[in-house]
Amino acid sequence: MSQPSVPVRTRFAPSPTGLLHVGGARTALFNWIYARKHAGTFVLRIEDTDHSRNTEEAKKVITDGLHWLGLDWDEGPLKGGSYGPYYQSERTAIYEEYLGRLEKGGHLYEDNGAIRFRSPREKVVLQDEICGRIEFDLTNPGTHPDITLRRPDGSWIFHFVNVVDDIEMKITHVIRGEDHLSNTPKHIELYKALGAEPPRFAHMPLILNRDGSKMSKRDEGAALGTYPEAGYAPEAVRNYLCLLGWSPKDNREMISMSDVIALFELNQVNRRNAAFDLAKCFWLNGQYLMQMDLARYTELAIPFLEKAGITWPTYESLEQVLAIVKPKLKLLKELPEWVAPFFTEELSYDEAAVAKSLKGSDQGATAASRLKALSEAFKALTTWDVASLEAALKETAAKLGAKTGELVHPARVASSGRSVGPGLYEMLEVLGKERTLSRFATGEAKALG
RNA sequence: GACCCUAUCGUCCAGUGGCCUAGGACACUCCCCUUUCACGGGAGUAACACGGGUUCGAAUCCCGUUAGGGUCGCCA
Repeated sequence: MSQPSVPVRTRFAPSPTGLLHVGGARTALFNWIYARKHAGTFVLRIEDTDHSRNTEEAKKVITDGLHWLGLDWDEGPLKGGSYGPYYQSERTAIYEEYLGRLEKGGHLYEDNGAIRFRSPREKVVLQDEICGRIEFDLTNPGTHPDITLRRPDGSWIFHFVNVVDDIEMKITHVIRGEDHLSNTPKHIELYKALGAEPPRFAHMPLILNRDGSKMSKRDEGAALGTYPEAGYAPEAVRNYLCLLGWSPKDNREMISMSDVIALFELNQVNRRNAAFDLAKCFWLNGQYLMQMDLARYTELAIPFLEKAGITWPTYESLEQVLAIVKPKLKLLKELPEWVAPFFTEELSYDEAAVAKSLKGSDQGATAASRLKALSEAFKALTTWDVASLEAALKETAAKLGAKTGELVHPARVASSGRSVGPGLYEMLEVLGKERTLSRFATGEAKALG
């Protein structure tokens, strides 16, 4: 790895549109990774030159999204820094000054009240960190018109303020989407006219839909804000995003951020557009959830349970339940229905499950008698744990000449109201003897009724 | 239309001239495990866009075609 001699400074410069696109999130992620790798600085700058709508809320979408992904910025909104302000709307004086410089250099002219930059009309060579060497021929004004810097009403155009801010904020590496690739030679002309050394550029491929079409805001998975509420763990989404256009090259799918930071190189980033595959993100989420330590899992779970109105007596009791439920689901959103049976006295029964496992088609009496036998066996237990529950159930099954499953299914439905759930013995252990027996009694009545 | 980028299984990646009858993962199908649902294990379907070169040898290099994407705003 070649260590840059100047301290690395990268930036993420979104405009507050009201949502953070996954493509933008990945751009932020790669900028963050690169800065962390080189012990550099990651700057967040809000490009709000042209927005009148709900900006506070829209800015919050960005900062919330980055926070959620764990991408902490070193300078920017809510944080400050010595190159601020970090909102373009507050940097007018700086832009005026830079415009003055261009004016003095004779680079500007007025066009119907707007201010334009007179291109030097040369060939511009870009040595892109990802795309390699690209030569642009800007000699023809017909195909490459002069860019506008400022509108007649005094507001600023993206190309100009973007370049000025990158100069002012001493950005060394501009890592952004490939949609800016064709704009880059114009930006380079601006740097030169301002007597500034252009930064290194790295243009990342875009993220498209599965069918190759452009991913618009409304496509599933496009807005980062939908992930937290759907029950994705930020570490899983972050991991998935790393794998979109980059690879650790050893066939790993799950990779820690510290490993990504250690292995990441800009010139290893793919040049090909990537299609977004929510199914893989979903799978990765399941992997993360399964392997996550209980404390972290509980932390992520609590908001979902609170939102569903579920309450629990103690943190320990909650952890007990989450521990047996944790290996089962892939989306935190599903948690309430799995957890509810443990923290409610009024069980809601799944009718289909009751019909199938308790009433059966013509074996209602059988299910009831089995539950009764099981209740008696359990009542006699002096220790209430997975091992003794399993032993007692199997013993009872043998006595009745029934298959294990023929006791398990009624027991499951009677104790939880559902046909799916954690392992039966784990579930009963956590439920406790008293509640188990009373639910069995209710189950018996239901089977007969 | 002009300019720019790209082109390996349906999808994400590996592959940087011989180790490739192309590897991993997701998804899908089947089997095993199993008290449900998951997990896990095993097997399978499935790709170098096409055409020319270069080379003893090409998925890998070059050219062309085709296809996809991007840019060409007084949007960012």
